[in-house]
Amino acid sequence: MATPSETISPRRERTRGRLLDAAFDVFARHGVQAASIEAVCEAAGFTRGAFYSNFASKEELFLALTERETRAQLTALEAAAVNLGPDPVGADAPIRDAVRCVLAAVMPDPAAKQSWSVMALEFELMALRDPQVATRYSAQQRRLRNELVDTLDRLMKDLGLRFAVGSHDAVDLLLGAFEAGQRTALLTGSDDARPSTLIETLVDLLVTPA
Amino acid sequence: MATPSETISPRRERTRGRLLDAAFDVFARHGVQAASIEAVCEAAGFTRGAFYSNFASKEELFLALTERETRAQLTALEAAAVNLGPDPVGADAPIRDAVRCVLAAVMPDPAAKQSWSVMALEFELMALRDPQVATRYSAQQRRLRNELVDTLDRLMKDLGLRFAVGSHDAVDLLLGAFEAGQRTALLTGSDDARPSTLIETLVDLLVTPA
DNA sequence: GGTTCTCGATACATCCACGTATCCGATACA
DNA sequence: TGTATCGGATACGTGGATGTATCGAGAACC
Repeated sequence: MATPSETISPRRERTRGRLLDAAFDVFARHGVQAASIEAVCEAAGFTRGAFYSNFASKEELFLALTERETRAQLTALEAAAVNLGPDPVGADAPIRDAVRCVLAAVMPDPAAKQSWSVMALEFELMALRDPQVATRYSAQQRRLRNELVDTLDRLMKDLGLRFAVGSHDAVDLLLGAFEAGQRTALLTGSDDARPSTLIETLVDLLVTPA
Repeated sequence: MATPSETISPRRERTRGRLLDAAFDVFARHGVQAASIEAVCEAAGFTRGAFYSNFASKEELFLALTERETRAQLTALEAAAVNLGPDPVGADAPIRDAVRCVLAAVMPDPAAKQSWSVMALEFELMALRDPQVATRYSAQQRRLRNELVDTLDRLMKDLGLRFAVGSHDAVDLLLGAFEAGQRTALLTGSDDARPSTLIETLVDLLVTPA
């Protein structure tokens, strides 16, 4: 994938990485729109000159960041799927645990959880405003969602269960409930570790014996 | 409600109204963060002087706007409830129609639909960042949501149906699915009039005969 | 009809972020 | 070790948004 013969120097690679890390932090703290390029550079220990030598604009940075995050989520998802496949979790409420596990894979770090769900919101917003960004962004999202569908399908089959609705709809509903729950949790300030009971309610509705 | 003896001159009232209208427009078009106060004033046909004589900051404007909108949505909701109460819609798929009708009441204008769902996102974001805004904003949202719960409860009772889960959870799920569907619709560019089939799928899951 | 006060307009000073053009040190390569 | 290129730093000019202090017209009130 990506441009084949376009070799990137390791030095450049590192500074790009540090800039992305810093961007994640600063975006999470101050918001994507509100965050100045300067602030990102400062957090990364660089000057604006370095930034403009690596990215053309904040949009480019934004897309590179989501690219990296989506990629990380995809690999995390695959790893989780491998772990779940052969030997399902507890026998108690296997689906709940499994779903929770899969969701945790996509959104692992509880500290980053908050930052990420807020940033995801903002990313979506940027995409909603800029059609050019929208196409790239929604492609990324689609990939992630499809992967989720596949993983859950396989998981359900392994567990001898099935969704009451199409798996695409199921995933859409799950994601919607997940995000909604997380946001209201953030708003009300309740820092529950669990992704709200809403998901589990929905899972009970969605999952039926095969 | 509000400050009792603090009389507001009719003149002031009008300019405030025009500023709010303009803010709705400009916010929808350019985004809340991106929109400059100046732009709002220009759209309203005023100068910045007028603005600062009516609002202390953009946050104040924002809160006044959401206040007005939620109020409007609440009254629309009540009106819809009255219409639905005595004589349910079609006999075909009464719940679907009813739910769609209620949702349409909360989010009526198809043209404003897009603007509003984007703005709602952005509002939530502002609230997520500013704790002071969050308390006021989430109070508004809670009011609206509770009203929705009541309306749907009454509606279901009238139709001889019931939710498979608690009505609060049901409303949360419905709202989540609604927003998620709307946003993905916006992202993919499909300008469906219907609020996506996701809602109907969910309604079928949620609603059972009493 | 005159006086007062309200409210929006005008003008000003400030600040901050942006993007670019240029420079200089370090690294790679011979 | 000498040289050329790469990549980040420095410095500059610019534009736009903010908030405030002041002014003047017109409405309200007697």
